[in-house]
Amino acid sequence: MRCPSLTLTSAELEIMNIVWELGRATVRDVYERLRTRRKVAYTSVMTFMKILEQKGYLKKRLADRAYLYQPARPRRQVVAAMVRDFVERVFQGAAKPLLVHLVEDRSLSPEDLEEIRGLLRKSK
Amino acid sequence: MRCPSLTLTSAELEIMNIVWELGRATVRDVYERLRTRRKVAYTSVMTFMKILEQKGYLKKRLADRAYLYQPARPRRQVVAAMVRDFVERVFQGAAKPLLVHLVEDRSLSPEDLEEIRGLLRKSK
DNA sequence: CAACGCATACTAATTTATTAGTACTAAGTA
DNA sequence: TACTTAGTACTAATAAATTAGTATGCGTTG
Repeated sequence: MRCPSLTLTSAELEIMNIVWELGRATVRDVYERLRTRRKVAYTSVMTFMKILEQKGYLKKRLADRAYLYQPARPRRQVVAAMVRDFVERVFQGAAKPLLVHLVEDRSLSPEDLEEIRGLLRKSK
Repeated sequence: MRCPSLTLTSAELEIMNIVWELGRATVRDVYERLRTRRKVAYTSVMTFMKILEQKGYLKKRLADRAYLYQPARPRRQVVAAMVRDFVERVFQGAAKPLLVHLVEDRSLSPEDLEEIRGLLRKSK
């Protein structure tokens, strides 16, 4: 039995990312997508999607013969929560060090940086 | 038996944060710190610190009667890896959306933002 | 209509993470 | 020296995450 954390685990997120991308998807759709990346059983995907439904991340409805799943919350919102969580765990709640990190870590292209500058000007 | 992931789990990170802060610490030091925040057994802390040593995050040496633990890698480096990992999992490797997120999410004070602007100017 | 394919429900194995107990040792102390 | 204290090693219980098997039902098709 699962006494789940409500937050997304890695494996769950992997699946949510696919569903968000597809908009809506059957277990098979997700399974096939996932399969291109790694070995996994159809029923495993099913299990995860059921859990995600229980956790309130997916909604399902019967369409034709199989369930069609849809995100129950926008990606944006869920990701926001994950970022907050991460910042809390890793930086003890201070977002700034993370940002500094990203800026200094040359994980960003010059174009990216330019765009961020624009955003910063606006968010005055 | 543990077949560990080499990356830090939440509980492990919690402890590493303390050790990084203290510079070096015995199990007791960490235990007492942790204890101010939540209930935990001394031996649990010990277990984690041993795991962290096995994973290569801590070094120990015998000092006086107890082991004195020290970070084996700088916080900076480890955090960098965690950020990369997070970006990979959540944003499929694209750092920009995360940054956008942080900027837009008003998790930053005006002073923070100003400082970031400065950084961005430099990292031309 | 029988066989097959595809779907789900239910169950369960395995691994990893988290937490802690117990036994034992050595140092200090009455 | 017997007792307490602080430490470790070894072991183990519990929880959560990950992965998958089996039974079963229902359309579709030969």
